[in-house]
Amino acid sequence: MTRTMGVLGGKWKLIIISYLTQPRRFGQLAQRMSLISRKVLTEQLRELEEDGIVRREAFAEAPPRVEYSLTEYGRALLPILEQLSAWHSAAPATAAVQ
Amino acid sequence: MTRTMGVLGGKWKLIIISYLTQPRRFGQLAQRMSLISRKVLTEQLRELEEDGIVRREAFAEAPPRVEYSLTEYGRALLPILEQLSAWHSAAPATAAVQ
DNA sequence: AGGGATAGTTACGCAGAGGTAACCGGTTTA
DNA sequence: TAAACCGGTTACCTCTGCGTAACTATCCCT
Repeated sequence: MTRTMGVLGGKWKLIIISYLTQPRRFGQLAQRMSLISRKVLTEQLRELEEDGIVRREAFAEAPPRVEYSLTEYGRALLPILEQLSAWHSAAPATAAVQ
Repeated sequence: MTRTMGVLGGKWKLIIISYLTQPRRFGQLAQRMSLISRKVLTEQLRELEEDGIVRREAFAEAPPRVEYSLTEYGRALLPILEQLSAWHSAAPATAAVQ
């Protein structure tokens, strides 16, 4: 568990992953997650890539195009994240009020 | 997803929850998670309590006894955490090498 | 009377996570 | 010729998460 948190620890990582249900360009990600700065978005994507969760594909075009997608391993996280979301939206009233 | 991260964001919270498969006293938790300071442990437990995930029961004894346990809502997280652990231990070789 | 056990709280300080703003390089478009 | 597009990178600064250490209250035991 502690190690799992090491890989998914950044407060943005699970959010980034949940946006990668399909391949997306860097600009698309930055636009949809306007709360995260470009710098941090780049950093987290690099780390996810190192951990084998995300695949980065750069096309030698102009203007540049870079697509991010989930690896097999990363895709395996999606159903778990859905369960997490479902869990959270099922919060009992006493907690939801807070 | 963003909100879910708000609730489970602290890097210790999921770890704390995974230790609460059964009711535990504060001292037990502090002992098992020696890497987390007592101060932060208290803070995170309070937040988990506010979010309806953890129940805190203080006994009017001396020396004081306080037991923490998961609510129904919190207990529903356990199977999901197990899946997360399983996912991580199934990391492909390319990622595991890093 | 003094010490130990439990479950904290408080004050203080630091490191690192994250934000902001400016800049870059190659190519197309006006 | 200049500007726009895209995907960054870099320097700098701020803020917050977390750690350490000291302190507290209550009761029991010696």
